[in-house]
Amino acid sequence: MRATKNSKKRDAVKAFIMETHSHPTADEIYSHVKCEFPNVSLGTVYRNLARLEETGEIKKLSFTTGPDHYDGDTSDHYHYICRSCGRIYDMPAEVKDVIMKAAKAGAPGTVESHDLVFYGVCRDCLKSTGNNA
Amino acid sequence: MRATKNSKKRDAVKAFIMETHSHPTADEIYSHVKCEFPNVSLGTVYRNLARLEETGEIKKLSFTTGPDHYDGDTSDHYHYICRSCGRIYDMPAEVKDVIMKAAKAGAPGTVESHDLVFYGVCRDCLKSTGNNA
DNA sequence: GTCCCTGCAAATCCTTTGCACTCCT
DNA sequence: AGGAGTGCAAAGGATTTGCAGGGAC
Repeated sequence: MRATKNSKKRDAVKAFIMETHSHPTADEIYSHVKCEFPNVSLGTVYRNLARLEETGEIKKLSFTTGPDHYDGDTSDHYHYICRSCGRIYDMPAEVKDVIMKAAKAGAPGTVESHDLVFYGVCRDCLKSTGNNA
Repeated sequence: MRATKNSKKRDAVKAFIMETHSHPTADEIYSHVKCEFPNVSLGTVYRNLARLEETGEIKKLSFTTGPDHYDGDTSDHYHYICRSCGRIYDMPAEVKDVIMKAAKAGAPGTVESHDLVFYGVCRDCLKSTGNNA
């Protein structure tokens, strides 16, 4: 395992992901960290995100469209994506037990993790206009 | 809605996705269609994949790494990805009812669809070497 | 003939990487 | 000093797009 030195930039990246619940993209994280460290580079953000994901401190979320998002909440939970506004919401992990049981029955090998993603239109979007932007 | 004309290329793209169970990538589809139509272009494959997905004839699968895959089986089922060999397996949809019930309870809006993806190491890989390629 | 479909190549988007330099220990 | 961290910019992979020509109706 490679030695890890202190890094203000990495701390800033992690701090932002931890404090926000917005599941930011690399670019959003970059913009934010840039306020505190105007000379930070996007490459550094990506490198630190990769490192933080490796160590399990954050989770990377990939969807069918657009860039990856990052989540500082590594506890069991799922995600809901509004296909109108694109916002990502957290969903409780209630179904985890059932899913793992089903996995044991049907999986062609070991199951180490899984992702459950819901797609729909959130109440805010249904309420505000009734149409999809 | 735009009119749709007959297209040999699109038929070939669709036929291949329908007949294979390998969840091919755009590039794999391109390679295959190129056998029958040597002058087909990758852009055309992507355009036709997008069209077929729009009409619901096929499904696009995105994962945390690598290119998108396409699935001709649009029935309810989930996917298992071996993180050793990268193969994608189908998993039965047994848990769908539970998931939809949980979704109704916890979702911040309507739920129109969802994706459940499992990650692990398949038996083939566990068996053959015990290590990850 | 009209409009869709296609080939080609350039462009775009997102992400990774090489290299030289800086900072931490 | 020595190696990890960084900025910058170029490279990279995947996908999309503009445009002109070809094909279906």
